[in-house]
Amino acid sequence: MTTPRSKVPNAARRSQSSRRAILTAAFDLAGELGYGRLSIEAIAARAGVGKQTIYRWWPSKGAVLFDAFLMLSEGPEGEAEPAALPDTGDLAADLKAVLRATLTELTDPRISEPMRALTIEVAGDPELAALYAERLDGPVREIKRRRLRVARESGQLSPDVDLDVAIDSIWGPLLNRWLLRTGPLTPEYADALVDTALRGLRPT
Amino acid sequence: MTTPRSKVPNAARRSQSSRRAILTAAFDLAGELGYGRLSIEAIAARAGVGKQTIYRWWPSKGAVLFDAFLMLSEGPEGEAEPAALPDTGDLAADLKAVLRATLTELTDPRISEPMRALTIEVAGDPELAALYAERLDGPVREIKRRRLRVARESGQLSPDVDLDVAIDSIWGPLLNRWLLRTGPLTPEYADALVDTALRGLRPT
Amino acid sequence: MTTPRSKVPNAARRSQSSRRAILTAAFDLAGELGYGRLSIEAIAARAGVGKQTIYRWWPSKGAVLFDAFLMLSEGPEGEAEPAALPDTGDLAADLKAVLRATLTELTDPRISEPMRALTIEVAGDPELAALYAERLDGPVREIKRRRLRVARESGQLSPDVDLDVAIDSIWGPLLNRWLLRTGPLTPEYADALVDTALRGLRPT
Amino acid sequence: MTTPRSKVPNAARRSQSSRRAILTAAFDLAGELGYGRLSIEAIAARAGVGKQTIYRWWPSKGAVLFDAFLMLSEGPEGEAEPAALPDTGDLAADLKAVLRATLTELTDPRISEPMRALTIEVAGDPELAALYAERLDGPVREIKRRRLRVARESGQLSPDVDLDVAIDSIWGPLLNRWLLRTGPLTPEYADALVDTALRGLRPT
DNA sequence: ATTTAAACGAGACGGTACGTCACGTCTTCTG
DNA sequence: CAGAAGACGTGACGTACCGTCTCGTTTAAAT
Repeated sequence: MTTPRSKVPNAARRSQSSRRAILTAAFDLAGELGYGRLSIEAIAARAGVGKQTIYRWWPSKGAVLFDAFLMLSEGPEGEAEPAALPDTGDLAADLKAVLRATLTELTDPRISEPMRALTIEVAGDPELAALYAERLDGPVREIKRRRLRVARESGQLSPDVDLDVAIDSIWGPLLNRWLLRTGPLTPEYADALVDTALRGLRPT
Repeated sequence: MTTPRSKVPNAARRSQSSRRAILTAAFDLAGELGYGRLSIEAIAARAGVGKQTIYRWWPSKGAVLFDAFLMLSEGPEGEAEPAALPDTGDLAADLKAVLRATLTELTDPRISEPMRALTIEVAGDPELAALYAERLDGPVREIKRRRLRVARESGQLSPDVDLDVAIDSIWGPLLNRWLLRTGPLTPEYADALVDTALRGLRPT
Repeated sequence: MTTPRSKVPNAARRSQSSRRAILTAAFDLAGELGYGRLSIEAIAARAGVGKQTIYRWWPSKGAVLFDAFLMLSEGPEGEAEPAALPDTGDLAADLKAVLRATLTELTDPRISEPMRALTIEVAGDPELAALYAERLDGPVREIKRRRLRVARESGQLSPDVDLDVAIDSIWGPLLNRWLLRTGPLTPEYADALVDTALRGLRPT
Repeated sequence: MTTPRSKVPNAARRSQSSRRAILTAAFDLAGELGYGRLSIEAIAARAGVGKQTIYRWWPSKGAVLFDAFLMLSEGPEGEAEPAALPDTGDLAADLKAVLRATLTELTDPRISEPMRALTIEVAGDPELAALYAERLDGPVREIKRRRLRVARESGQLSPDVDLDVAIDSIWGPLLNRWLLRTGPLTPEYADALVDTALRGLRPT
């Protein structure tokens, strides 16, 4: 049984080429112009699309950006994500590798600027934040949780560790320093964060 | 010898009453309207001030907000800051008290909304970020550093702890969760962060 | 074959109701406020229209006023103009009637103030002056020319009279006195101008 | 007995150098920028004068321009005006010479643009118009009147000619065509106006 | 010659209007 | 009927001037 709504566009007729053009344009423009100068008008123009086509399918500029990241995270061909953090048995080494990779992305403006734009939108829009928590942060966090749970079960982490506290302790400082530019993003910094956090989380 | 510049307004003639009215209006409006709806037009109207008076003295909306926080942090009467974190000898207890207090502020929209607005502006504007790092985050960070240095010297922290890494490890996760709303802000969360971080930072 | 331009708005989509509201508001406000206080902001507000809708279709405040007069001169229903000056055979009487009627208009602030505003704009803007000469003054002048040509052919005016000099000689003094308020506008003045000019233009 | 007023500045202390600088700047800027771009701000800057010095002594921008012309018409050294129109006994020739000279001025932008600016201000400001009629147009008109009165008394003009109607008939068309740019300003045009008007004014 | 009150230059101020940009809605036409 | 195109009402932007109002600083008359 379907629940018919008014004003809901028929998703079946949706143009996939327009959708992709919009998301690509949004991502690229965010990288080129930065958060402040990104406008729906510009996205529509770059994508060769009517503005209404954007407003029909997304509630806000941030939602477009959000979907652009979602598309990327699922891969251009719809393939699934890496699905898991590396697990060599050496938790510290694995996490350092992941954080250093993240740090590389956060240092490349082509990736970091769109990410910053999205982050700002999420920070300023509770509804988008909920979506973000569910669809973008959630899956990534689950992957991290999985890796840490393995480590906890193998005794590398204290059995009473709260996995979300653990995740925040490892990634939170990095994201905060990146977003607010309160310090340099060096590999050593990433390593130090991992070392500190893991020492705090391991069994006594 | 000073280097004279052109077009620099004469700060000696600046109206202090207008300045205060603008900063107060900016802070209050940020709290009432949220980041998205805060406009220079509205600040000028609320402050009973011409727009040019804002543009004469501040380069951006974020800079106004920044000064509003600066004014508050220096106290309305120009008095100095609290100057130091509590030091009862029990580092964990002291930090938990501080983080719980911060958490209370971050939970009160009258404080947290302007702070969110400022944070978003800082995140989107590198120049403002530099100012923020120097004038707002800097002094606060120095106070934190001071407390942690005492703890390090008294052997509560490992002697090779980098104080900035320590500060990020303690406060970073909290600020990140607050800004992106990726989880609830509870006293227990604050305590867990302090415990985890301190365990990671203490001598082996 | 038309030569396509960039940034030219699509006239086919133009809102006729907005156009009419703008022109009416401009004319009325010019009459109520006088030239000095007439602003595009006020016209837009009175017309219930966005400022951009004015800027999209008119290059200047004077051009709006100009179109307002054009609309009036063509009649609200698009009908053609009066088409001809009266011709009773008595040229002097006909011209005196016309000049007295003009004088009545120039004495009524509801008509004369918008006209003054338009005249000032025309005086200050060569581009607008060209438009004025072609579209407003031109047709009226042609009507006057027609009446005077008939008079010339019937021997009431000298055969070598330049019709434009004749028109200027009859109407020029009146418009100049009106615009600069250098003297009273009385029916006797109008009659004297006609008598003087016709005496100067009749065959010797 | 003097009538003391409040707020009336002491003219005795007035700086003549500032006055001259202001009037010169106003005239020159009107010639350089045209009516539309002339601002009191720019006059003050060009004259090296505080804005208040302008507002202290003149009620409006038009009044400054007015005084600039007054200063010029009285000569830089305070000498009186030419005082009289030429009188060779040949009225038509004299008037044609005068009108051709006027036409030369109206064709030179350095003179005509400030004159246009003043005329526009006069047209838009009844108070200034009264001042203009009394102090600028008045004396000039009296000179013209004088020349025409002589002609009337010598029988070159009809005894019942109204001198103001005569003046308007001769100069009005020229000024109107100049101000509204409704036709070319040629010497032939000036001659034709004089011929037509004088034919209309001579005894029957 | 010194005092002193004004006019002065400078320019910050509360405003108004400018002309532009982007918003989100809407309407029209095309594929 | 989704989409492209883009005009519309709205509102904020950042700028230019308005006319008023202090500020010191000349400067010329009255001491």
